[in-house]
Amino acid sequence: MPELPEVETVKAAIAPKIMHQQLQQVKIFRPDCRYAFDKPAFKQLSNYYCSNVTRRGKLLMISFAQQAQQACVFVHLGMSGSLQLQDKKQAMQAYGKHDHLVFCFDSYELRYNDPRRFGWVDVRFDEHIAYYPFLQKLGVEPLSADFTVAHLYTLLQKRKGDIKAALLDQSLIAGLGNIYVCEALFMAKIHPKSSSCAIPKAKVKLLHDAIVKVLARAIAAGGSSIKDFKHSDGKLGYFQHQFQIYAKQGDICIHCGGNQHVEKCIQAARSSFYCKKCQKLYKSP
DNA sequence: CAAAGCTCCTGACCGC
DNA sequence: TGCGGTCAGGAGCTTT
Repeated sequence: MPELPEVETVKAAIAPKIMHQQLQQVKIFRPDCRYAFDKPAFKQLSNYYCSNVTRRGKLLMISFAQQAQQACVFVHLGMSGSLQLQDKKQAMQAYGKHDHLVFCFDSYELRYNDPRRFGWVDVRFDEHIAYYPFLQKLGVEPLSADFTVAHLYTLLQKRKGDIKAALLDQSLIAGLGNIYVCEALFMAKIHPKSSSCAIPKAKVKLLHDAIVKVLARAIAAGGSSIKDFKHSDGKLGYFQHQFQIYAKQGDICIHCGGNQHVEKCIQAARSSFYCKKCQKLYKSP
């Protein structure tokens, strides 16, 4: 599933290709993804130049400019969304069943594909860009200097619920999804059912470091896969990572070995994977 | 306001 | 081979 590292990888892959390219047109094949596409707004984008590609949490932002005017396309890949880059100089694949929206640039086509339609693509112009509602709700960027141990500790002290749910909450930390939350909690040896506010500060430091390390490693792994994506199906957004705990139920724990098996439970309507022996449960009194 | 529960969607997978 | 059932999850909404 596309979480922060996958979106960062997509950003790195498409940015050098579409930067400074002029957008000829936007093709909309399916009017109703998660939210209906604003057809007139996308039509207005014609002739704009791509000026930047950035990321905030799991949200990909493609900036455009046309003389003094600005525009920004927001892409959220949801669960099954992906972006596919087609080089116009080479034979292009036929449009697929789930290609919902296509950006036609001078030399490339950027196709938004999403079988489950949990994602969305939206556009805003000029002064409305900074006030995009989804952006307003996002919490701290975990790979920025603002994400400190003190900041994380303060956030967690205010929460009474499970640490798992807190880390998934995009208004606290932007970009973590189910997989990397499982991995970070395993690395920090914290049980996913621990109460956020009961985790001691020394342990919060381990969690902070685990979050940064897990994300950085995944980005490094995705980045190295970029070289190969053209040899596969050209799809951007999905890369195989080596998980230590996610989806490993029944396996032997790689930390403690022996006969301690990885267990699974459901939290916040999502699967959690953990080792009962390694990951300590902190509960408020 | 926090937190829990439900909903959207369809491809992949499993058992028979 | 086919068919029905189950599972996967991000974010928004509703309820408590």
